[in-house]
Amino acid sequence: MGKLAEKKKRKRMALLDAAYDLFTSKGVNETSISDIVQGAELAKGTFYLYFKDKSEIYTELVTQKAAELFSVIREQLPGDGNSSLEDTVVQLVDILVDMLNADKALLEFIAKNLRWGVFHKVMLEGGNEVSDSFFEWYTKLIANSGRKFRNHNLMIYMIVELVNATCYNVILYEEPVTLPELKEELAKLIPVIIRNKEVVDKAE
Amino acid sequence: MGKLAEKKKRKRMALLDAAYDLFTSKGVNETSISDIVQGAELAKGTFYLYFKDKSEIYTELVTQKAAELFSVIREQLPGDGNSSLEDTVVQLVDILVDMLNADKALLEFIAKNLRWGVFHKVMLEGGNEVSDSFFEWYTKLIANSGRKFRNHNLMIYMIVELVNATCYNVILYEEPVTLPELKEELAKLIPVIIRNKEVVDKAE
Amino acid sequence: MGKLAEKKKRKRMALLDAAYDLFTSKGVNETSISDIVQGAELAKGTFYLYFKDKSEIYTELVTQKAAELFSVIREQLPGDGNSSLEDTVVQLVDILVDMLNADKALLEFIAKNLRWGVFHKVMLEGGNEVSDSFFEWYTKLIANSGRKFRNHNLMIYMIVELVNATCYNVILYEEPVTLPELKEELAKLIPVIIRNKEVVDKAE
Amino acid sequence: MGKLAEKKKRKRMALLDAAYDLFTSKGVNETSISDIVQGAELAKGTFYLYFKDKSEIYTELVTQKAAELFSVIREQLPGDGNSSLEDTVVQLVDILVDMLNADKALLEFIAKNLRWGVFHKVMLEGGNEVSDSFFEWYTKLIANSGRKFRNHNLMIYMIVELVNATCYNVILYEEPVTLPELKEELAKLIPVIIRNKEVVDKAE
DNA sequence: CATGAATGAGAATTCATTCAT
DNA sequence: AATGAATGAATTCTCATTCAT
Repeated sequence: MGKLAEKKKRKRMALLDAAYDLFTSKGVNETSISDIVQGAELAKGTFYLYFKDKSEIYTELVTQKAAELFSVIREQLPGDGNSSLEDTVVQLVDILVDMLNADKALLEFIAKNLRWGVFHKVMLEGGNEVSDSFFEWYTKLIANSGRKFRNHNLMIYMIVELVNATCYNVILYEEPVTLPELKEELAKLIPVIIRNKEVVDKAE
Repeated sequence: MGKLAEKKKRKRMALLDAAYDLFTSKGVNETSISDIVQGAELAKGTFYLYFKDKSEIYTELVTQKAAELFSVIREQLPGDGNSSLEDTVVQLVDILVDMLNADKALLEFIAKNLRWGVFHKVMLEGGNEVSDSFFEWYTKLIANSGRKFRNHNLMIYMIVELVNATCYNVILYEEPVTLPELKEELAKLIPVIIRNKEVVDKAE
Repeated sequence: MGKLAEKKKRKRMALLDAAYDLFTSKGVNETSISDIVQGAELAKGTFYLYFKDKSEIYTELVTQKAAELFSVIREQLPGDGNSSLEDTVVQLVDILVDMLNADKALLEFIAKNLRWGVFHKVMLEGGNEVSDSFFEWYTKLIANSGRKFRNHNLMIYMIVELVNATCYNVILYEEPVTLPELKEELAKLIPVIIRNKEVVDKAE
Repeated sequence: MGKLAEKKKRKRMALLDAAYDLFTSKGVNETSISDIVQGAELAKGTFYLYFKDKSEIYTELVTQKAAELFSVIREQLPGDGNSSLEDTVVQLVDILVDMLNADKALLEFIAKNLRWGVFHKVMLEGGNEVSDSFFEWYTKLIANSGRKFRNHNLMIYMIVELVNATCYNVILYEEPVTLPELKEELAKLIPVIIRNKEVVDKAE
């Protein structure tokens, strides 16, 4: 709350913003520290007061952007307990894909970099408020469904990777199909993935 | 057959080999032209006799390695007409995953770069013997099944991206599941993807 | 006045000086940026802090040296209003030729590069103090003569090019005549050029 | 006349032609040996069978082109003995300027490089048929005029340099005057230069 | 004679990082 | 804390020249 602390935060943000703009427009490798500080309208040396090197600001950005994305998605998801687990996940994916379609720079940035390793770290391991609450939300979602699943992680892993991997080309190049076609396909596959993992009571 | 032509081919190969080793061990961006020619034991200028720049040798490598991979897979696939389409594709994926598991450098190289755009270009558009014959093989496979499908491309797209995206972490880090578990999951999902696209006779 | 600003000026000067020495001794094309920074005892990268490339430092040098030259000449010219226009210009040329004779590196540098385009830019278009005052001086000179001329520019153009073109070989190789002989010839021709352009009153 | 000798001559010519095209279009420094042999459709090594290096082919070209130019001019000059020396030289300059105006690549090449040193060498010292006959022609011209001159060389030197120096900018940029205006001016000055050098009999 | 593959020195330029102010 | 001038290693790419075929 101190003026100085706030000033520092603003500079940090300026650096992150400038870096994101440059990373998404020119590419990470083509962006130099010089470019970033210039974009942030700060002096070159100042960069090193906030980040160790380019990879540090990069990692922070991937994490931050992914967290932001899922935070927005959760807000948009209807929280009523009426939908089935399958419907909820399909809806989530629908919102996600629409958001990426609306912000192609974000798609490019996320899709290229959000391998499972990062996703896992951000979303499931927690460590910051956003991801902690995502993890909680996800756990509750499964619990509330009243159903049992083997290997939660594989379930979400397959879904995340499938969505991430398939929407990239479709959104950017409409290749090999259009986005509505892909969504339809995903809406069919996701329930299968979920049901595959369900532990069915023998009594049934 | 000329001695000179053979010498040239050998140098070209030396450059490609050196580049592949470096790309997979240090990463593409961390590899300089100097590194490559040093690895190939050639003079710096010689590189430019064979390739325009790093991106050219890189693209050629991705294409070549992908082509090699699929060429080997087809050889290993039993050609008997007894398996169903689903079984054949599942088998193919099985062999592919095993190969990537056995050659992690190749996995790293392929998985990072074999987005649909490249795959499509190499495998479906043809232009070189390997991909031409893969395309033929794939067309024949569908024809021989005696079944009809909407949107071949979406079918193979989903499968390729799903396999590519999911096996990366599993093979490299055994995360979030082991490879056998992933294979099992894929063996369940792939038939669903295929059947999703099948056009069923109304008579049925 | 700041220490830093002064330091920067000194480095800039060091680069210009080193470049001039090298350009005049080895030739422009044979001089590399490496040579220049080495001569200035600076690091290679420092060059690019002050100049975009070799052509920029080169252009600046031509401009600067030409401006310096004319600045010195004007100081040496007697400012009394007693000489005729012809005498003043002949005197100017005399001083100019003597200066070039005394500094052959300068002659070589100027003569090769001071085509009309550059001369015009430096001396007549202005943009820096030196050239502004030269232009003023030249305008005043004509005005004070009380005479009228068609096409000032052609007049000075012919004189500049004639002097520049003829003194090069004479000074450097004493070919095809000696310098005093050339001066005598110029002293005869210049008044003719001037009178050629004069507008004579019909009343005469 | 041998087939082989002729073949060699043709290759030599191809190199000279290619070099001239490149020198005038891209500039001498920007032209590499590679460019030249490529233009001549010969192998790289072949260049060195005909010329030591770039400067050798360059010098030969300047000489050759200047000789060609003057050879054409002499053909176009009316050989009748009726014109005065002044008129003949003015006419010569007129033809020369028109030729350079018609072939700007030639102007650029000649004007940039034909300092007195080269002109003298080509035109007055002789060494090849063309220049020998130019020298003869020039000597005869003066002899036939029946007049006597001090310092032939200074006379032609002043004229050559004046014309060369002044027509460059005028032809290429119409600056600072148009070509007809320059020609008019030269037609006035040249006779003055000639008469300046004439030795007048006291008896007259 | 002619070729053109190979060489490797050297040129221009960039950039992460340091450090005096 | 912040600045930005300075550094020099590293990179890409060019090119004259050689020499085996």
